[in-house]
Amino acid sequence: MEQESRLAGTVRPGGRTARVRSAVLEATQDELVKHGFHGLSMDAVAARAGVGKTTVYRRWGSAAGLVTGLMTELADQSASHADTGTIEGDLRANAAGVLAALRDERLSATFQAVIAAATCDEEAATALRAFYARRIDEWAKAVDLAVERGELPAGTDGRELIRAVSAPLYYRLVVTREPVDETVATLAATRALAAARAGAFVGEV
Amino acid sequence: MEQESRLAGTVRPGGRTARVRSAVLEATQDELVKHGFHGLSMDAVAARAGVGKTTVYRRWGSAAGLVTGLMTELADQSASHADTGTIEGDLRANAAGVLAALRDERLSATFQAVIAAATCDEEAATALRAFYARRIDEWAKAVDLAVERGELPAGTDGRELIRAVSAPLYYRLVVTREPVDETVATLAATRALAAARAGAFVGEV
DNA sequence: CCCTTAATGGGGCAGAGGTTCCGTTAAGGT
DNA sequence: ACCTTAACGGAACCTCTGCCCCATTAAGGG
Repeated sequence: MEQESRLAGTVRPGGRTARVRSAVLEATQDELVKHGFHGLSMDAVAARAGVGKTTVYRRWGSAAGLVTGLMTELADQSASHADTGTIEGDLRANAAGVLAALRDERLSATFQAVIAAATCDEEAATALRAFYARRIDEWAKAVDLAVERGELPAGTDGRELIRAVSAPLYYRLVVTREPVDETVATLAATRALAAARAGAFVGEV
Repeated sequence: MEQESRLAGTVRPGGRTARVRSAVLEATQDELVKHGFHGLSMDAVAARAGVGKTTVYRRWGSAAGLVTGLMTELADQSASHADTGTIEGDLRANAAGVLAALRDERLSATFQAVIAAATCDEEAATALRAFYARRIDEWAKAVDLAVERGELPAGTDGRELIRAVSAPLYYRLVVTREPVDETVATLAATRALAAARAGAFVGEV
């Protein structure tokens, strides 16, 4: 009759519980930087966080659960879109933000871990989708404003344009594993914008 | 004095050895489709291939070694670029080829596994880089021909243009985990081409 | 300040997965 | 056809991860 006790950490989330949470997530990132997702063990995370491994298991369940937790946390911290006054400035700001994230070794390791986890864990995949859906929706607003200002053709698909700016950066990082630097970021923004001005992002579907 | 015995399978590669190799690689793909890279065990692969797990361990060494072997095999099978007569046709053919690969569940699982493996294994990362470097170089020739025909501005960076066509597809598959279909493929080619015609791929670096 | 109980942590067990040993099979040369 | 030995396969070994039991600690409400 009694419902299963809900997830640990939800009834008394203050003090110790909060400290354990941040210690574990920090430790997870450190381990990811060192060994990647494939080498992530609950044991090592618990030891590094100075926490009992029982606790890690109980609250996160698995390695995939840990990186899903990290991704969920990042989703809550995601910043709002830039508003530099021109769509070129905004897209460059977007590209620069992605670049900064991918160059930060802890963030980069986290993204790559979630990507790896998502290939075999549905919750991780859902967290990934949610993170990017939110981020893309947020930045698409900058495109909508540019359309209103008359900088871009009416009907330009903001979400697709934002995807087009990020895609080359992630493609290089994750797929071809080529270096990702300022030049790549700037060119990504420039090229996406050129296509948008040519009307290639009008006429969705 | 005697050099370490070189990798098993190189001295007598015919008959049994070749059969074992293909059985194991086939089994690896099957397992990847089912469980992803994180769930790939040498044990399960050996059992499915009908081979002793000692053999799998000796020849491939680890799960990362297995997927690296798969990627190397794919690199040797990569097809040459299309030549439809127009750059638009060639880029669409390229996008369609990528789409077909990403929609094939065994190929898709293999790519995603190598991507996951590359985050913590240098050999897998090298195999990935080699595969895409080869593929991109091959297809860049189609762009060079288009430039010669006068279809695209002189100085257009063929490798970058080819990357720009693939990037949105991989981005959706791997990063945002959104669906990848014919529309996405066609749009990727169209948009990259629009930017190229606007000269956004001229002036490398 | 005290009480209830959510949440943690140590210790320990079971089982999966990787590693090694050594006998058996068959590739490839003569 | 025969011989050498590369390569394979069965089975035991062993580490390490995942999971549970129960005593201990400290949130958070009164």
